[in-house]
Amino acid sequence: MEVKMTEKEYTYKQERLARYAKALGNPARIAIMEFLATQDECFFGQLHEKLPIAKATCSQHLSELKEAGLIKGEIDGLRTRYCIDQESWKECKLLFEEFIAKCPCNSNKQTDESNCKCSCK
Amino acid sequence: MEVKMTEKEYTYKQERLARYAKALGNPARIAIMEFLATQDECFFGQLHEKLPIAKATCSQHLSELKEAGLIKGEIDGLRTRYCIDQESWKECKLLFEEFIAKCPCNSNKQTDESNCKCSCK
DNA sequence: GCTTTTGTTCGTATATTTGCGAACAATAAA
DNA sequence: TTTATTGTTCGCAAATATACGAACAAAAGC
Repeated sequence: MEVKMTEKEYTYKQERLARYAKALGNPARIAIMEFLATQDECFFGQLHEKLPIAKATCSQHLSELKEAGLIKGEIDGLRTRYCIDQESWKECKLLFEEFIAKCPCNSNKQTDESNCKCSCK
Repeated sequence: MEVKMTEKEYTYKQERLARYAKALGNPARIAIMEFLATQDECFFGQLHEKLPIAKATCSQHLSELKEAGLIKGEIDGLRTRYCIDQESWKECKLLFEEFIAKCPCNSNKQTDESNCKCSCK
């Protein structure tokens, strides 16, 4: 008989958001996402041109983004075309927006911190 | 004489955003942030109670969030009070919002992908 | 003073990440 | 058919991340 020792676990959304955040947790991968977002078409070579890293490393970062679901790649002749994965990107954005909205400290009037529940000085 | 081999570098914002994303790239740290966002006061013990990890690990995650600037901690008698760091959190939100806005694929009408420049199928 | 409570730090183990050059496979071009 | 181009994979090294129990320090309570 198995007894569950604890109910403390992460929610699906927490796991998911953390996964996306992790995938974005490197400047090269941020740069890749930003570049992809501004391009009609994007081949590996163009991407690599923009980044201060070796081909192998670039390819690896692309793999990680792909594994996280944020981008897709397809081979086109000699080259590989990359693009943002719409479905996942939509989910990612949603999760981040929800997360951001959860924090009550949204005041952008800098002098008014009355919304903030935080009691630290 | 030093010669700069390449101008390809990451922008300050890319580095910054990646740093925040990395800090959020773990479900425990997401859970911590979410919990802090809903509490008036939050002591280590309460936080640890909610998480399926050992005290030492919890403390470590808190340190990482602190190092990334996302939270603050202050000792209060026997306990340690934690809270979200307003300034950094504000920057973090802004960077994420900017990043999200950069992607042209914002259509939430699912049938209309006309905004999307992506050419992958 | 001794004991308890609270949380951090230390030491350790294991896994993952980051990076590179070299080797490779697949396609296109000559 | 040989050669060049394009990008991935392999093998490796070094650094970071994740996790835990045990030891520890500081404050509070007895």
